[in-house]
Amino acid sequence: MLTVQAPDFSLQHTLECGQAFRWRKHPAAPGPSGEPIPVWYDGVIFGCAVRMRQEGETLIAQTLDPSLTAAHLRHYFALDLDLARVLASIDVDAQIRGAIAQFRGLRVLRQDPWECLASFICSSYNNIKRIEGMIERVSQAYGTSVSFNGFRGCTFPSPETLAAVPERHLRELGLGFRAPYLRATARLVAAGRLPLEQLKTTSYDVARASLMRCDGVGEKVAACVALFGLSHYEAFPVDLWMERAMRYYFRRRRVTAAKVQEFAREHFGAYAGYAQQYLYHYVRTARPG
DNA sequence: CGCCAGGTGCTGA
DNA sequence: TCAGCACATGGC
Repeated sequence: MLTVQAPDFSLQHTLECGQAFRWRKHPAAPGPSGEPIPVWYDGVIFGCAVRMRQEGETLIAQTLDPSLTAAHLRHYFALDLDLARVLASIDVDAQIRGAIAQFRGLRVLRQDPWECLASFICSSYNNIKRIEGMIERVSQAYGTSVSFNGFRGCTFPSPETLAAVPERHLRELGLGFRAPYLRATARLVAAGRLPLEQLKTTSYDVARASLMRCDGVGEKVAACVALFGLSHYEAFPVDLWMERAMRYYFRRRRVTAAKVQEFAREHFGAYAGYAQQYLYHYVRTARPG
């Protein structure tokens, strides 16, 4: 069992805000003799099956895999980040203030870039429930089995593995028109033509432009991968929900995606991506005024 | 049943 | 540059 100090952190908001698709929640429930069983989440990170829960300011991970360390968890959940300072920097208007008040402790994850890229290719013109199912089926079909106490999960398959999968097979897993996109991108990455790790240290503009060379990756998916997989915190993904949130700032003016990105960077600053994720979760769940 | 979904690529003005 | 359209599928 691993424990990590996690001040200013909400496991629930972090895992349920729609940035990751592979965590399975077990709701809190009364146990056999009426004692409360807390909520936990099963997932697969760094190739390890893991069961996560939070007790106060402590994050607790259970795993059978000794290769998973507290340092891995601190990195994945971005616990090294001074969240108070980040939130103070983006707390610049009434709407974002409402979102922060509601979801304080939400942190932008540092997901595996390849899994993140593949996942968000699957996300286009789709809903979260079905995206989760698609990623899960791809993992079960082509990943490696890992488990913890009755939780049987699978790693997400490597680009090399997916590059060799016929498009037809991906369609049979329900990927629809995204099947050829995922396959083509897997081939690009497997061939070393898209150095995802390197894009963590380039400028956001370089990362964004590189990602958009992939089939099925446009402005929005590139921003998601840059934010959730490459820690480019200025990235500001705009989907249908965010377009609604943006009406708060643009009212009736017609705006392009580039204009929104420019506005967000100027309005919220270097951590605009954090503002995006708080607002996204807010408009989807809290129904702001 | 019809509408919707963390969009993208292509086409034609 | 930019509106208009097709694209697969299942959740609700």
